[in-house]
Amino acid sequence: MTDQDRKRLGRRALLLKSLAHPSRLLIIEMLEHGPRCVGELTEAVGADITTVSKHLLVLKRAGLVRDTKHGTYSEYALVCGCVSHFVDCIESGMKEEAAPGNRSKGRGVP
Amino acid sequence: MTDQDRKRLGRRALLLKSLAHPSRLLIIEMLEHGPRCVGELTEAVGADITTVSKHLLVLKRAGLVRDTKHGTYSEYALVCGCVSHFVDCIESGMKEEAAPGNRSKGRGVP
DNA sequence: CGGGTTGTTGGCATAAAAGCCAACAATCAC
DNA sequence: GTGATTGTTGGCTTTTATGCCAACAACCCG
Repeated sequence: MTDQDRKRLGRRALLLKSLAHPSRLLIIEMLEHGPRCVGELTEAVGADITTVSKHLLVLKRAGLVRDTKHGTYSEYALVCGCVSHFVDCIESGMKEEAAPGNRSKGRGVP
Repeated sequence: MTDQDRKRLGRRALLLKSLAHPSRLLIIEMLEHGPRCVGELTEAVGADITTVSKHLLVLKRAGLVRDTKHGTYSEYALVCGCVSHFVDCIESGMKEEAAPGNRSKGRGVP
């Protein structure tokens, strides 16, 4: 494995980790319907606003959302509308039968 | 948010969490080329074999891989060949510009 | 049987994530 | 200005994840 591979895998793991929390997934789904302020998201998530604010920071650092200030309000929006789509794909993919290709490639044992 | 939503989001978070580790992503990528035994995966990951065995357990519990015993060897294979594909999608999606739809739906502030 | 190989499991130490409170900053409304 | 609203940040505790070692189980081979 090259050093570049290690970097690439690290980047992907970070991206996936930022999505891997129920509250953050809910936030993403809400933002798919349009921008929301922290208060609205907090009400939906049902946690402390400081907790939600930190979830939003995680998503921002991952490059998934962007924030804009409007007075005292912070408006958060998706950077790219395709995030939940891919999660849908992964999950629906899991319902399929085993990939046929994986049995025709020989055994994984010496 | 309904109780069913909570369940769905929890399930998805669990799935994403199981992918959100560099070593596990590497394992997934290797398995896309066909089944592998634990020893091969361990060599590629470059960690202790017990660590890799536990990573594989995480992936198995998430329903992403399946194992078959061949004598002393354990052969692991992807349950569905489409996993890395979606990770690719997410990452390439991030490189796009902001989703245009998210600015035409009004402001997220009251 | 006896020794070697291949994995798995339990246990433990360290590291990271999550969530709440308190305090603060920035803005608005009067 | 005063006070209220909206978020963010620091700090702290609790929970969870990670990774190695030791021990074990299962199998193979001579």
